[in-house]
Amino acid sequence: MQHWLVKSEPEAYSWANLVKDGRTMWDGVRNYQARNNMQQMQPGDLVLFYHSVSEKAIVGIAKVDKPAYPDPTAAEDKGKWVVVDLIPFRDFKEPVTLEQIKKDERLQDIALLRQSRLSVMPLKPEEFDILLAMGN
DNA sequence: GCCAACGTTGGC
DNA sequence: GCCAACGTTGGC
Repeated sequence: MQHWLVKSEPEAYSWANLVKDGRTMWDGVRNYQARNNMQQMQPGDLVLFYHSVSEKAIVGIAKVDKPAYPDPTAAEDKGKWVVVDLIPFRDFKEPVTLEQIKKDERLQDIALLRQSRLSVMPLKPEEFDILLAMGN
């Protein structure tokens, strides 16, 4: 099983929205690196849910429920972009802030810090475990 | 609100 | 194929 982190501006689509919806199609990704990551996702993979811009914190854990399939919202270039289906798995008891992540020397290599614009990124199992422990 | 980083587009 | 211009993301 692989581990991931996705970013969303809470004003656009928040963790609370996902909890309420029970499932969402993670659409609209238009970046090749992010897409390539989504294509690697398998059902059951756990995905940390990060609120960017206004909150800058990881707030919950989602689970991949359906592997990559063509993005129906891609008007042009049909078949070029993909989505996955995500379902909420559980809340973080405490949000893990970007500030906390920056302070932890074990987390200096994660793409969230090194590549601030990437919206879908892999996490090493140990990084995932560290973040999980910080949020609970 | 500003700006750095980065990706894309289009003229040459 | 290069690079300037432009648009977007996201931290500060």
